Amino acid sequence: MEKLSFNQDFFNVKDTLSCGQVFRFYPYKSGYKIISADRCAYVYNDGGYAVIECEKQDEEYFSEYFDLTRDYAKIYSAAKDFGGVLSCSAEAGKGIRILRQNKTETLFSFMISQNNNIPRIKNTIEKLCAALGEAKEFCGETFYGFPSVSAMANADLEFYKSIGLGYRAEYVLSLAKKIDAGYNVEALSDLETPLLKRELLSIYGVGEKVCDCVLFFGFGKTDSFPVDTWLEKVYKEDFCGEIKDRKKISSYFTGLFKENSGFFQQYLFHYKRNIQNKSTKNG
DNA sequence: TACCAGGAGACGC
DNA sequence: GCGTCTCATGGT
Repeated sequence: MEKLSFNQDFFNVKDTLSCGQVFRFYPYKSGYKIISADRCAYVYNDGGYAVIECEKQDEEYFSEYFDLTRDYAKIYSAAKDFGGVLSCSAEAGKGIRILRQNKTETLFSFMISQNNNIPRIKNTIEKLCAALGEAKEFCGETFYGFPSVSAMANADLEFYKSIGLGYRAEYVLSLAKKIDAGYNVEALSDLETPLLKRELLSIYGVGEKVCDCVLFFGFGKTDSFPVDTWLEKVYKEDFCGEIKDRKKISSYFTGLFKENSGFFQQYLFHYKRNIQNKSTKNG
């Protein structure tokens, strides 16, 4: 087992995992176990450090996964410069990092996430992996890797309904069959953002919101700004906006935040959902 | 363009 | 318990 330690100023494990960008993580000891594709790591904050424990052969994978080479101090200070709610959000979510996730897994995960709540998304994805993924072991416990596309393509619609996907079942099966038939998601990285966006939008079950999430969390396009119910609230309540079309709200924010759009979106999502939302209800 | 079905667990009351 | 909401999309 390898142990990687980093200064925790810009690496808060809990905030990074709970800002809505990833679904396969579970409380474990004093931190979390996180599963990505078919690998697992134990991550926690301790004594001023963020620590990643993983198998030796996964060290490079998780270093990239946790985006360790990016300068988050720069992003943080850019957010602070905007003042207002963005400044508060950045302060509260200073330790949020954007994970560089597997593109195919991200595409399926966010397709499942649509009009859904996070606890349920986590449950459904877990059932999917337990049923079709490969069993592996980490720290003496079994975990399941994200299923292969062929395993997913060979499952039927009834299976997807049975794990609680609801109407999303058809989208997921359709995508699995498409990829299994030769559609290469990984190869799309070469496309420029506008072309890539148009390509992803052509997938059955992928609309603006899911597309923006996949662009950012899977393909690392930092100039995308996913607008969900929480960001719509931020827009209305904190930016006094009057536009109702989420696509236009997204354009408004990308116009304002440019290359930092995605990062700022995460600060704002985290703040609205995990902090402001709770404090207003407690007094 | 505006509405509505799909769907079920979480959450507030 | 019971109604509302949830990181929406596709179809009409």
